[in-house]
Amino acid sequence: MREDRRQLRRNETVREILDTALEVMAEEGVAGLSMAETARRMGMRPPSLYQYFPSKTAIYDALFERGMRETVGVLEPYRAELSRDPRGALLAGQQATVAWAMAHPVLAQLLYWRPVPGFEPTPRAFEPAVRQLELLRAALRAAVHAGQLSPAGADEDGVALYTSLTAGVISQQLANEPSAPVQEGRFTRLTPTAVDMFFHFYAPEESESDDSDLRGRRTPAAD
Amino acid sequence: MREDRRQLRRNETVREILDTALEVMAEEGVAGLSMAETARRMGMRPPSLYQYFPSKTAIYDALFERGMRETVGVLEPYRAELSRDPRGALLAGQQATVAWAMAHPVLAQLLYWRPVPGFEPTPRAFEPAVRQLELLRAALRAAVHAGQLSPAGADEDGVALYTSLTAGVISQQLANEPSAPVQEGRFTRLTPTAVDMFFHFYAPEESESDDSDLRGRRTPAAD
DNA sequence: TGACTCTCCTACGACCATTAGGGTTTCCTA
DNA sequence: TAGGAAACCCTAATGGTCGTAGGAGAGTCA
Repeated sequence: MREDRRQLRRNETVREILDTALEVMAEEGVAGLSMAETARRMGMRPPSLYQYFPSKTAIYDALFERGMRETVGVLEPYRAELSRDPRGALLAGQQATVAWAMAHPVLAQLLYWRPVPGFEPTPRAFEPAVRQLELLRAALRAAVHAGQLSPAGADEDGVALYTSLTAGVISQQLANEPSAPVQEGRFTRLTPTAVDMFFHFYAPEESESDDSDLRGRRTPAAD
Repeated sequence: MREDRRQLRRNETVREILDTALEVMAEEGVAGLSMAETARRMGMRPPSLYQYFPSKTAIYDALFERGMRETVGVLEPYRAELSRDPRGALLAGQQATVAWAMAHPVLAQLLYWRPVPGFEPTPRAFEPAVRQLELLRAALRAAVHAGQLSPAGADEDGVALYTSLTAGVISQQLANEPSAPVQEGRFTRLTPTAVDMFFHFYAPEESESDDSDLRGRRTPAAD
């Protein structure tokens, strides 16, 4: 309990730096982050920031990790649902992910694009992304197990295709209509349709229950 | 024929500036373009560039327009095919687009992402994009007309979903595996699968010809 | 109280985009 | 062929950036 107080204060400052950096990026663009401006808003001189981060890249990395953690955290509530209705859980998770991305466009750009010249996330910052991918794979496998998806839907290609759908919807919305509400966005509102499309394509081989009315109005609790 | 010679030389220089800027961006990242570095590589002093472009943003805009023109031009060869086999033409066009994007990652990032803080394309630079969208819409309508696609596949949502597929595959590949060959890229190699998925989802209502073997090995001349 | 550490500072070097204004080359015209 | 204008490229300077070096003052411990 000796230097807890100092450490506490330090962590507090680190958090404040990241928050302020996010603010700056929200106004100036992701690649427009400025150490000087960040410091200025905190009532500091720019060099003082280097007590907390060795470089601007390190700030990007910390923000990347924070974004990854948040975006994985968003999926947490739907893990329970996985055992009962994997497809429903996947749709809910997808909508939550898209909604989070539109609510945090700066972090989303950092995660889904590669907008900053010198920056590539360190393995440490990337680790949550690996977990997220494993979570998705598990969810798809659960859907296979539940007879909602053909086995091919959970193999490497299926996973890649699913993530492409996610990235595509988010990318298009961010690039073309960044400030539209999720429900109204020309692309984000198609999230349930995209999930339908995926499940329709990877429908199980022999099935007499739900194979004919898939094109219709799915996604009951979507809007 | 008065100032043709001067004008010619001037256009030549403009082209050289854009080419050099592309080189710089390829090395330093899209947002890492530097007027000074560009000038240096041309054996010029930085201020001289302002004889040709009023600002760095103007260079981005010119490159955006060039990229748009190129990416639309890539589709030109497949317009003829549209009347015979719209679906085949769409697939071929999609593969050509993805291949172009991977061959020109810098321009692709400029088109599909929004990596440069102050920059948004002017309407003039954006005009080819409008034409491209109309071309896609026409192609999808042709597929509807040919009985390869349900009408819903060519309406606003269908078009948006299709572009999301394109953007998704390209984004994921650029962000995660930028230097992989198109045929091997974890995402780009799924281009035919993605098109299949789209057509499968928007399959025409009543059809006795090709509805059962869609999941199988489509895309004959793909790899 | 003395020593140590943490935090913030000023000063600096090297880069950047952009503007102002001057000299030289190139080309057209009289 | 000579004059003149336009095009082109330059130097110099402003005000911004990231990042380093090194010093001053405050908080914390023995």
